[in-house]
Amino acid sequence: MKKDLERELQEQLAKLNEAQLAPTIQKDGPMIVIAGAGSGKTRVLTFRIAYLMSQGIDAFNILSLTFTNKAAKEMKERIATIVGNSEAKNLWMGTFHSVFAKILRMEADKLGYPSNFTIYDTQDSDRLISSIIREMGLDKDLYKYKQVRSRISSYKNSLITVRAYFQNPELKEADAMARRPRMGDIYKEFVDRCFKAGAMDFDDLLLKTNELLTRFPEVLAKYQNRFRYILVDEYQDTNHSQYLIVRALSDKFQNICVVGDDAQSIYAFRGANISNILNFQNDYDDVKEFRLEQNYRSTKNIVNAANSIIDKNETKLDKVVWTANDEGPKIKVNRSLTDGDEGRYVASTIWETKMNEQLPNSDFAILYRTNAQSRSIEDALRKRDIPYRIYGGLSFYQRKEIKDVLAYLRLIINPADEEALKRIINFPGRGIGQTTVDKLIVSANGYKRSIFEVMKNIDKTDVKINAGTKTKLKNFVTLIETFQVLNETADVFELAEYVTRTAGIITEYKKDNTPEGVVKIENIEELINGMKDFVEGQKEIADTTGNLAEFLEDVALSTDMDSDKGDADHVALMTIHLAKGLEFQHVFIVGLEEDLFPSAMSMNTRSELEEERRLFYVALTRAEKQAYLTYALSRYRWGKLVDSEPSRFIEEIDEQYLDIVTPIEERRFNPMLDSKIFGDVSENKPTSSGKIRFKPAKQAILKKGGPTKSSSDKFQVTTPKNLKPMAKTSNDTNLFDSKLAVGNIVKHIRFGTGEVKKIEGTGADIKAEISFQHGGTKKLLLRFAKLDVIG
DNA sequence: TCATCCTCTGCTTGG
DNA sequence: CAGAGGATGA
Repeated sequence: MKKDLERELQEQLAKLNEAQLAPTIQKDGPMIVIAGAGSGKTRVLTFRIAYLMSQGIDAFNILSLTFTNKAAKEMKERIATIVGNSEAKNLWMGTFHSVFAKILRMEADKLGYPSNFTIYDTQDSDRLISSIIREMGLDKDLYKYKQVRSRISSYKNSLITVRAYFQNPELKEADAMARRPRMGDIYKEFVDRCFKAGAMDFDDLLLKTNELLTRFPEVLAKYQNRFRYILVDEYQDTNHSQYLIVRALSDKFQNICVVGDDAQSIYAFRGANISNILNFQNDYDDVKEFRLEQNYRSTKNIVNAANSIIDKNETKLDKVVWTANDEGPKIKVNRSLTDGDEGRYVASTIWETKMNEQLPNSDFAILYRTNAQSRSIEDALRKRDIPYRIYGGLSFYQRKEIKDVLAYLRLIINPADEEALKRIINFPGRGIGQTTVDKLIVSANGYKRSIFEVMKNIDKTDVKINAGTKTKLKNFVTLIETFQVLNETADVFELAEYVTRTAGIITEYKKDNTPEGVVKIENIEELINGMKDFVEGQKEIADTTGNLAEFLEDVALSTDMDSDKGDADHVALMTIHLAKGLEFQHVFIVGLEEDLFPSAMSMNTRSELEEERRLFYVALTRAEKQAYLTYALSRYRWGKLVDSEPSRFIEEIDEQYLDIVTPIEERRFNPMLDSKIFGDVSENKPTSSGKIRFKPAKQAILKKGGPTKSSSDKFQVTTPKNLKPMAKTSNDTNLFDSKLAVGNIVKHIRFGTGEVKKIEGTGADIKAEISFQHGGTKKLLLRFAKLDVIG
């Protein structure tokens, strides 16, 4: 057995290059691996764990912290192929949040928490904070719940407890200066209420772990002895709270291996501290440092272009990422007129590339800065029947109907869970309104009990509620108690099925015959089916019981990336943040516009801008073979069409790696329309006042447009004077009519010849329905369609 | 006191 | 555009 392991491992290790092998077989002591993008750090981590096990280290003594649960699962599977399934199973692997949530459940009583504590998601926290602000009678315009939440979050991530807060005059001062003098009081109330509700938010999972390890030396010793070897992936994205946990746990044996890339640190907004990786050497004695600088993923063009961007950052470690791969094609830069046009460019490029190179959909990814950008891309992909999947965004478990069902389940195992209770006490409607709930909250706070307890003992309290409402409350309590009894014997699946039927959730949604209502019922069914899978999955794993608490924890900590339904071949759509660690042959980075990427909210300081730049670096280095950068000259934001300028990041790339594609759409334009649009953008009017620009990026980019006439030329030559002032509002219908009429025979660059059947819409939205000889009838926006009238 | 309709405000990024 | 909160009617 042992022999096999060694032979297998030797075979695998032989595949590593020298730089990768060194850290892989560095068994003891503190070490850091600075791993450039695509340099094979996952392999190093995976094989290092296998190596440790081959050296006789018990899997139980290895803790590996990854960035997503999916990454953990994949690594575990890979290790299992080397060391065998039964051994690999004992490894502690997962995200900080999921690993320490499990530990906290085991040790919860020490901190005064129930072991089946609830994990509040962001929405729960937001609602609780809003509710506290309202209860305290504070001005909700001054105390915006999201700002308050992020402030509290940053306290927690810096280990500033409520007590520490009040002991620190500077913090109080800072909040008072920000015209939020009651910040500390809100913080205190929030923490108290969470505690009373038996709930932890995401930050608490780390904060409470720290509390556990500091307050209880015997607990610390236990886990120090347990986790003799600790590996941390994506170390550049750890925050202070995580940093302290790692330090504490590794303090005794100092067998700590951190892997990361400072150039890919993109989570400062949630407290990640890039100095954790920059200063690792100072934290331990005798740190061995390794560097992986050879990129195996991308072409020379991509690697070099990425380097040329990251060079612009001041804060970074010296590191030269290089590749022996082919030169590869240049990065294509495409300008579109609108976001819709951008989507069509992406979709048609994918379509053509797929055809020409016979590639599966999964070779393509479309990355964007914000989730809201997915819509225009989706529309275009759908029109071309390109299968896609959106990662992130509103995840399944965040849908209202799902959260409602989950709230019932949460309340069953933890009746103190205030947010779950408020969610469902009147859903489906049972005549218990806001006023009643408010009274209950006041009373619960007064008695220092949970709302549910107050409801249970409503007759013994002094709550002023009329008899009718009291009966309704009692009925609700009885309902939940019935479920609790059932939970003793039934599994999650049976329970959920019973609850959704008995509580009237299904009936409630059945009333709603709209398509949305039908979808909601389908979602609930999917949830319940998922529970069945969960129950069966858990039965196979001996050490877990498949109970409700575990299911809810899985749900609370699962991300969209974890639940890859595997199967279908699709194009991936996601934010750049989610794309970290992934790779694709063809990568489209869309929406490269000032104020969008870099985000308008992240360019006020140098460090914010540097993080945006690192984000761009991450995006670009996802591409193996071909990268595309796209931007639009105008885009719908907040339902309004807004002008935009090309992102400074395009300009920052050394031009030799770029292939500036001037879209055919623009060259072939009806000259009148063409001038109209270019007239609009080439006017150098300030898009948003007072914004500091490094350079007038637009000018340079347009010039790069190459041999086609510059936009201002076109403007000069062809624009009738009277069109200029109208450029913004485009109500000028006849502008388009003059060129095209029903019955015209037209030629489309891709669809071929066809006859115009109908013209509809006004202004810039004029569409023509054209029946093509091959390829059926299509509706095309005249603004974009490449049509030549031939008859 | 509840439900509904309507207006208002805010879109980074995520575990 | 969409969710939350306020005003209004039952």
